[in-house]
Amino acid sequence: MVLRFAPSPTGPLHIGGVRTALYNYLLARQQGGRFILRIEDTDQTRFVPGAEAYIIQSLSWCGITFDEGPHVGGPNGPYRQSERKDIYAQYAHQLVEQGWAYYAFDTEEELEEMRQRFEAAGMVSPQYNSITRTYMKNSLTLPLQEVQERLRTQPYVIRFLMPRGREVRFYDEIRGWVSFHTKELDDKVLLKSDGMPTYHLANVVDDHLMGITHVVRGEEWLPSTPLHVLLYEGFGWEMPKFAHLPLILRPDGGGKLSKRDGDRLGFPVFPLWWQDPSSGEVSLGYRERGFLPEGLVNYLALLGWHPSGEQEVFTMEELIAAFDLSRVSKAGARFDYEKARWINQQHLRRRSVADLVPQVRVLWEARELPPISDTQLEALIQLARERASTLPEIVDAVRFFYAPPTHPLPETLSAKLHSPVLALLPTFLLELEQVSEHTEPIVETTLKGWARTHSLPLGKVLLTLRLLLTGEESGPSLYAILVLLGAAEVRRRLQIALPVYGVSQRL
RNA sequence: GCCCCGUUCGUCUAGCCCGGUCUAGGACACCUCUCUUUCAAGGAGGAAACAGGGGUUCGAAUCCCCUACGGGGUACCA
Repeated sequence: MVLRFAPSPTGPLHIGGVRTALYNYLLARQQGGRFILRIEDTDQTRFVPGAEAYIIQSLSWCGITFDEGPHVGGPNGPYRQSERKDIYAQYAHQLVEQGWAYYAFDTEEELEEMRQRFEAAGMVSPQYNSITRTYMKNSLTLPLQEVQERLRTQPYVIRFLMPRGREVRFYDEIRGWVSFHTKELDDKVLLKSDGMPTYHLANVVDDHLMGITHVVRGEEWLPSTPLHVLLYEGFGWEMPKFAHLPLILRPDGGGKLSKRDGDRLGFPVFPLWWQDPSSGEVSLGYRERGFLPEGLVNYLALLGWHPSGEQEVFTMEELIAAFDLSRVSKAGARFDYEKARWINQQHLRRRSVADLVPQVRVLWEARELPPISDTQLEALIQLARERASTLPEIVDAVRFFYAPPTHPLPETLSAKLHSPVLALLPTFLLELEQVSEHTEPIVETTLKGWARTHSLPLGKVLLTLRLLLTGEESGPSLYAILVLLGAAEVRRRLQIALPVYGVSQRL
């Protein structure tokens, strides 16, 4: 089994592309096959510098690796279509010789004129086909001598000669039998006037030359598959199996997911950070938004595919074992960021705390928070992880640690302070400082004991203390907060806070 | 317009190929209760769908047809 992922380097790879690559990868690894990266850069006008490197880095971050490709080499190279130009020209001419294609000399203006003429005559979207081609300048209509003259002196394209009156049937591994009639198809350009092939030619030639056995690609290719089938026939090559994946749709409204939807709805559509080279505009990716690669991969795997059981959280290894093309859905799938977050949360919990330390540290330092030891960071992560779906949320959840509140608190919060607790708090501080060992159980016992001796309701005690220390009314366990802050810091914060609320007793 | 593909809870989907076991299952989100100092997390429960219409059949979410709706394609873009 040989599979490939064949993106075009016209910009950053978006998550739809990541999913296509993932499904191909899963299949290749499951079957012990090979996985090839091929860069389809045949449109020179749309080339975006950096896009190829971005694609490789993104997939690598996701854990998707290739056996062959421009970055790793291999026996079937080169892996950039722009470097294979001569190969395609040779095959295109072969098709002409065998009567499957022809030369066309029409200029852009002539093409446009033809379209307008036929539109005026009532055709909705005129194509270059068995009817219109007879009115155009090509090797089918021009005398042989003129054709040879033009071939020598002017630019030309090679068009596929769409046969008449045929039904093209092919089996799609996801959709079953699909058929098209050739009368609906046009004479697609195979070789452009700049000598580069179009997608259709390059794709078929490369898939054959590279020994691709399964073509797994997006549904947008379904309508051009009959052309590809005919090309295989023209060349006399064995066809690969085809599987067309459902598209990823926008969370609301209609159409497929686009970068704009992400910007508008507040979620990333790219795996990694990307800066548009022409506009300079920066887009954050899933990595920057604090997703774990296995979280993104797991969610994407589930968008359009469903395992036979009810398991939803998968590692890459498990996905490789469970994936099955026949269980891929036919209908487009709406993107759901909430579910992606949930899946990521599941993976966040499966990681060991020690594993997360370096990643959280990066965020910690990026926010220019005070220096912190690994041990302390581990304790904070332990505490925050349960209430976070992404990495940055871990840092957010321990604000109390690095961002002392400013007093007085906003009215809505200060109203919740309990005066009797306020007044007696200095005595608790003394008790806390007497504690032999600062661990959660001991601190908890101390605080509860203190509340009992002073007949203070525990709920009020905890809320008041939490508000004074953190400025928030909810968050991690207050006992854990007390331990992490340490008696000295608790004293410091209370010394600042208490006087503000009228407790003047010296501390 | 035309061609192709599709259509089960708000969303991702199971079930459909091989009609009865489907009073349609799971998950996210939502609601309620529970645990808890709080917020999460956890536990328990709830609300929520076979697009519509015709067939075929003793029986249809499952098979057939039509309609509607959605998506894709219709470039010297991929």
